[in-house]
Amino acid sequence: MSNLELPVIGQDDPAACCSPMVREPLGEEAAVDLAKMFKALADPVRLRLLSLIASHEGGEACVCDLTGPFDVSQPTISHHLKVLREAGLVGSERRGTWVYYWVLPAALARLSALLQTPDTTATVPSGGAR
Amino acid sequence: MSNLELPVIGQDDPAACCSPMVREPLGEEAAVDLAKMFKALADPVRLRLLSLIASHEGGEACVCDLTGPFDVSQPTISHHLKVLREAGLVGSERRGTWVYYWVLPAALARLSALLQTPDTTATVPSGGAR
DNA sequence: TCTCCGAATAGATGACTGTCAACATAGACG
DNA sequence: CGTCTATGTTGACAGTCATCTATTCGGAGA
Repeated sequence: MSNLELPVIGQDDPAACCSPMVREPLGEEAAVDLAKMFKALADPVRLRLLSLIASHEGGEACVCDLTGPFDVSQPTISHHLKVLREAGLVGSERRGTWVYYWVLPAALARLSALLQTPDTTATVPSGGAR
Repeated sequence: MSNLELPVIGQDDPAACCSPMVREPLGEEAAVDLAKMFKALADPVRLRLLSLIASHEGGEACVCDLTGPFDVSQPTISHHLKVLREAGLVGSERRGTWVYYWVLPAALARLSALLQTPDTTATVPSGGAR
């Protein structure tokens, strides 16, 4: 019957989070949800923040470590961290004077799996350039 | 004449494009470049468009196949396709009356690799200790 | 308690984005 | 050649975003 094979992914199916988008069309709700996460990544400062946090010693970094490498003000960094946090990409905790941030690997893994192509490991951009 | 036909992305370091961001901090230029691609993905309509194209029979789809499932007008679809094309995520070609779009797997693979976490792939060779 | 410092919030502003209606263009078919 | 259909482009408008300055909050230490 109709509930057998849904042509869309999304909904409450746990597999919805991990199936590559090249396999089957994305559902509307899933697309809205995923777009929020990609939107959080769609800023150079946030991308660098995320990689700075992830690659920092111990897998976490305090804000004081993050404001230095950027040309923007501290409130702006704080704002970007809030965006990353609300997108579910990082976690944070206050420990005494400083606030520490760390990456939530599951969220990155979900997006990574979504973008995976069947021939990721076999395909090289050859001649396709037009 | 450019003998080297490698589509260089970002810097001259080939590893800059494919190394997971959790390994080492992203450079500023690479972050700007990558943010453009994520920005192209940061819209529900474009995400669904991409998955529709990728999962379509033959790996490509004409615009006439893409305007149906959405509530937005055809010019808006055309606009989103242009964004995806300029981000280097899809290619397009006119064949008679219709224009066909297809996904460029290398671009998706690049982003997928960037988001990969050590936990995601249990195939971390030896560099786990940090 | 008072003061200092790290971090978050509030409000404002300029820039960008998504969307549509209207128009332009490219090819097919009589 | 003329017309119809399928796409792309332009211009305009509303909404959102990134960034700043000024202020507030939370904890540490004298």
